[in-house]
Amino acid sequence: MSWTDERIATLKKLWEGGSTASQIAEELGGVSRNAVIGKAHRLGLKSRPSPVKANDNKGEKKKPAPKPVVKKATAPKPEAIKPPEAGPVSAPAPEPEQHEEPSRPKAAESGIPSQPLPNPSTNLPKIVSVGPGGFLRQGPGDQQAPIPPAPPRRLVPAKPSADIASKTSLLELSDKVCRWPMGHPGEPDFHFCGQDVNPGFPYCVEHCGRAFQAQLPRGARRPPPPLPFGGPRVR
DNA sequence: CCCTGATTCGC
DNA sequence: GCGAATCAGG
Repeated sequence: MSWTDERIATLKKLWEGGSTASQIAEELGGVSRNAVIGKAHRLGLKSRPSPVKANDNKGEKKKPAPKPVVKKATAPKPEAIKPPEAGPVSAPAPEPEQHEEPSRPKAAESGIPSQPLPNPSTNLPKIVSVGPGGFLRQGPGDQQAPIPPAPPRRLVPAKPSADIASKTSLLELSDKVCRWPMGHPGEPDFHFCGQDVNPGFPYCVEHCGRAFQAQLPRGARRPPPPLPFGGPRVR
């Protein structure tokens, strides 16, 4: 695969849109995560929260070691022979470690306190009783946070096994129905749009707009596609 | 372990 | 210019 203008545009869009390199690589197809990252850097667009970049030395510290990584089977790697140097006359005695904290009171910090502290404000019992089915009844004013917030970082098969009987399958394609693919090939619910085609085109009116917009002049492109589009493939 | 992005360097 | 290999933090 080569980096065509289209693919580069997609890369930029997704990269700046916050997609991970892996997701972009899958969306583009035919390229690895490394390829995406490498290309992104070559394009100048870098940055973005990197797990290994949080280092920000304010006052000069350490890290003057550039690290001359030389892997590959290029050099036979002579492996320097360590001269015996000075004999074992007087080995520098290891600094005796000073244990600043020889002992630590663990009673108050570990596990369940033997005696519940009578906290006036949060002393309400959390579990009033156990209802049928095993669910825990809660007292008023002790409701838990409604919904677990965090949305999944990676998109998952979202559609377990919906009824695809009504979806347009590959065998049902004809000159009269929109051939726009919905989802990704290989996924259980992969199907085609199936709407009436825009006469003269293989797609319906709506998807003609999607299918041919990429052909518009550079400046005239519209950026509508509501990401995450169909979502990355999940394998 | 998994994930992430950054970097290097042979091609 | 490309990207696998590698590094390194979360």
